[in-house]
Amino acid sequence: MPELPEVEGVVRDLKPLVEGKVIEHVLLSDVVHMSHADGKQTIVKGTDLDTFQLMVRDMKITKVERRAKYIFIHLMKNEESFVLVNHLGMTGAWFVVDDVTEITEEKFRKHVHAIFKLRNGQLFVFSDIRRFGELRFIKAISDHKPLTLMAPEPFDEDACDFFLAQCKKPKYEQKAIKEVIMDGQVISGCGNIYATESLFTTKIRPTKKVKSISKAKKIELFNAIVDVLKESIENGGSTISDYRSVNGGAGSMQDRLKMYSRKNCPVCLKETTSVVIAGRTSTYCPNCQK
DNA sequence: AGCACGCTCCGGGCGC
DNA sequence: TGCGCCCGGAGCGTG
Repeated sequence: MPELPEVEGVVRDLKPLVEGKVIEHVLLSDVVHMSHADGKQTIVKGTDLDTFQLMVRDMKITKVERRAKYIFIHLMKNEESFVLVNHLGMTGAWFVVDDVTEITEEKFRKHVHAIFKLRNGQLFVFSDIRRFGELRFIKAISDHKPLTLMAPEPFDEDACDFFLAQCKKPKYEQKAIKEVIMDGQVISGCGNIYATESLFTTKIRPTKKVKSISKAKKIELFNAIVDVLKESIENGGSTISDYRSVNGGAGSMQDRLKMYSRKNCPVCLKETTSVVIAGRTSTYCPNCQK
């Protein structure tokens, strides 16, 4: 499950491999073609496949950038700029190879859905086992509304104040804190893993209502989120189930997680509890988190 | 208009 | 071995 740190790792790996390269053309899998023929928008969103394939042709990749859990692949042709927006979904992964057979893990190799042939001969490959990922070709970020509604980057100066302001809105203050910190319009890039961790380190029960948490405690929580995201970036992200960095690379943050998918609390050793909040499994220590 | 809710996309992995 | 069910980011349609 790639969250901000994992996406950051992918972007750091991709930059030296694809920035400055030119896309000759893109090939899409039979599955993508069949799904689109069936009226679905599997992986390629917002345009039909012909348009997508036509538009990326001969585009130069000028810059690869992370924003929240999105990867923005900035493109340029004839002095005109565009953005290829990518989301890894649950199981998306990028590979830069000379041949698809270099993708050694079968489950990624057999779910290759987009192959961008680069002018240097290499293949820039998007694989996605569950097809929750996204490739969206747009002129500018402002052309896709959800992207304009995202909270600031958590490392930005104004991010904490933005979080506090959002918490005061009626629609958020009645909700469980965990649901709110995982909302991309409140904090960017915090998913289940890092929400679970930060709530544990600040001893807040994930079900606690936003309005019943003091401002000081909210700031403490925000800082804990920033800290755990940074720690994870430094450790290459958490490699859990289907997350891979570029070319199948792994991180080691999963070994440092204190609460996520734990059966016992590492502090008091009591059994942890799991509840479902907004459809997501939320693990906490009933003894340490109040 | 703005919000809440449910649905959808899917295959791997698990329990039985 | 095989079947059925569960899981989950995020956008979107509905009420």
